Amino acid sequence: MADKNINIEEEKKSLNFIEQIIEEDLKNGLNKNQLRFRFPPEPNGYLHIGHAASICLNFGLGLRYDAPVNLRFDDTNPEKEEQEYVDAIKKDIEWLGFKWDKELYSSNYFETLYNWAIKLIKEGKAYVDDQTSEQIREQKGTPTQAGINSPFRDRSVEENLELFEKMKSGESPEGSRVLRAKIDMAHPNMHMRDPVMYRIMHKAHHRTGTAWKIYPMYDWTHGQSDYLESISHSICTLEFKSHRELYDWYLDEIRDPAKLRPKQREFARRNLSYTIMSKRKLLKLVEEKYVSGWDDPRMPTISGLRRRGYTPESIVNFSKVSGISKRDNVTDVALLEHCIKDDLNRTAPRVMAVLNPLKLVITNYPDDKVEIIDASYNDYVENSGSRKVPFSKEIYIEQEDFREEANKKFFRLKLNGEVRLKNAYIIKANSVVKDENGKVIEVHCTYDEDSLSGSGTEASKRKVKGTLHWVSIKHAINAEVRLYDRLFIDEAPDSHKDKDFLEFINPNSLTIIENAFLEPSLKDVKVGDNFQFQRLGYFNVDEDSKPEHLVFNRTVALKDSWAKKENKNKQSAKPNSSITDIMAFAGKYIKARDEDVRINSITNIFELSKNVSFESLLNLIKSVNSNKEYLAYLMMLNSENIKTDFSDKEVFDLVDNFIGTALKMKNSYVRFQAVDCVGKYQIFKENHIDLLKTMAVEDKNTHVIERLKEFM
RNA sequence: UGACCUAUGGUGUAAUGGUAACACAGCUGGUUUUGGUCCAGUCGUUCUAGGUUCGAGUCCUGGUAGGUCAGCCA
Repeated sequence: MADKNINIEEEKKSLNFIEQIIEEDLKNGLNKNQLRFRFPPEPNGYLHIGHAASICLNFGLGLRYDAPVNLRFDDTNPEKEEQEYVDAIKKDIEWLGFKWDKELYSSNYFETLYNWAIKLIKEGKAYVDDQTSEQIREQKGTPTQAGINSPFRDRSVEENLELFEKMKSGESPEGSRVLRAKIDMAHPNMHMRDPVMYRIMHKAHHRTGTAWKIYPMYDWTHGQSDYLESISHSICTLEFKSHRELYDWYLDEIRDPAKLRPKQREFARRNLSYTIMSKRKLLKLVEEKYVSGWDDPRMPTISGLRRRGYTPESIVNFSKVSGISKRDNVTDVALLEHCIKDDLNRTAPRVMAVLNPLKLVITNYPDDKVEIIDASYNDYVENSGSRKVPFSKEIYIEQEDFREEANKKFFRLKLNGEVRLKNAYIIKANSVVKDENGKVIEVHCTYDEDSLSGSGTEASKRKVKGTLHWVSIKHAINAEVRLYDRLFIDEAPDSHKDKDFLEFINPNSLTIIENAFLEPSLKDVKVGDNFQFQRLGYFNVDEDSKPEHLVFNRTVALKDSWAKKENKNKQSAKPNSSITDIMAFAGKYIKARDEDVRINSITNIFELSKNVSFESLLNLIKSVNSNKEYLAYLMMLNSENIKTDFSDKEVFDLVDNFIGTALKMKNSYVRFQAVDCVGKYQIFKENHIDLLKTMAVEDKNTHVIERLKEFM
């Protein structure tokens, strides 16, 4: 009984803030069958993992409340929109497993929108403006400054009607006029300063052809489309928050009060670490051939993830565990990777493949003998089936799995050491054959004949610490294997105001292994099939794959505690593990609101600087790119514990440039440390003297000003 | 010098005025014919200062930090 209560309690999952709004509306009299949602992509690019958040939210709401969800293409700009994208978007949504109620297009409503525009003109609430876009921009003012009225603002209704007709008929050239709503040029919300409703474009539209010479703007289209479709909740991302006032204004002008009034609500777009989400930037990666296409397995697009081997379930689950909110976020890509590993761990068959082969000869195994071993696809899942794996005298193992000498932490094969071959025998390494460079090219072993896996003998039950995967050389089949790493080396490549995201491209994001060796059971795989290559990772069959030339993508590697441990040992051999700690303290410093925490952080950083050489600091400065890094490196320069030497011109320029940028940073702690640095090393004063003088008067931060006064 | 939005572990989200919770990542151990999986343990003054209240992560005020807004893009 108690257990049951706990279960019920667990079922009662907490609501996200959108669901709370809906529950509130329901409580206030909205009928449940009035609920209706929409997903409104613009067909000018491919869907990415950020869109998946919106898709899962909207379609998830539809599922939760048993309400219809429309797929509406927001196609009001014929310049950038294409059928190719419409098709790709539909495919992605279907692949994710969602079903839309109606497939609709904003362009379906062009006629209605036009008639409503006429109505607004007749009511004196819209006017034709003959000015250029530059003139309109100048009159618009700024966020802190009111705009001024257009000289065409008070044209007569008749004149407006006549000119709008000329716009529509094609008589007015492109860009010569626009239709604007007459609201308020002094409105604090920029979107309310007489927004453009229609522009002239003599372009063919992918749906309406050349029927229209004028096209409505987003704001004049979106809310009206929601209204026409009786959408109850129109959910979009946060940057549209300030559009909401206009959304509501337009709605009030055209709506029948008896009908449902759609409600726009906004949530924060989802960012993923080590990648970008901007459609424009993704397009650039495609067009400039940094990747092979929108579906390159390194792309954060749905099609890229699909090709990489991600399952729809894993992506939907990722959206679920990520949740939604209204704050800026960068979700760790490790969470996405966890979701696909979690799914594939349960479903992917385990097989053996050797990527970097090392020949291993079992000297006491008969030359021509072949044993066919029945190997389970998954030792830990019942009824997962099995396949036949041939075993013979000569096999390949992974180069990494053998060392001539190693300490006892190395569980793999070493000379005179024993290891289990997965599903087969226990072997012992006796000798090696080397090439002229001294590289091991062959390992000679003996096997324990009684130790065959699953044979039930005492010998087969012996515990040996390591187990290796392998393939029989004469039975192996070849394949190309593509290993992917993150596309960017920075956690948030497009968050740096002064640096282009392309600077952070990872030059080693793709490694191709032309000739990997697979067990023969993989001969007849189909495109898209997922496998675990035992001990290596999850792989799927790429669409480039053909029966005579198999191609696999590594979806994600298995967690590798051994590699991690080894790397750590290597790192700690160097004194520079202090850098990691310094970065942590710098992070704390920025986040801290408490002076004690800050003092503590900076004391620690100064102390840790003792372990850092000036050379390694210079290397770090070369690739500085975040507030935290600027702060840390400046503090290290200021610490007295690093022996600096700026006599080399190149070194001077590097640091001078670094300080110059830091002085202009938005973060006041960074500026303060930069100023402090100039105070300490006065040789950097000269190049920035004008800036420093300005800062001494008008810097926002009083500490910065005070410090400047000490030496200026 | 504007308006609006946001602030909870390293990261992402819960807690709907009443014991700060879950997941990921990290770290320590254990199990293991995958150094995988699994299991156990571990990591926080809820940005800050006031106020309201028996009680505040939550409400109010000020501050601080970050974000959004000046396309005839969406």
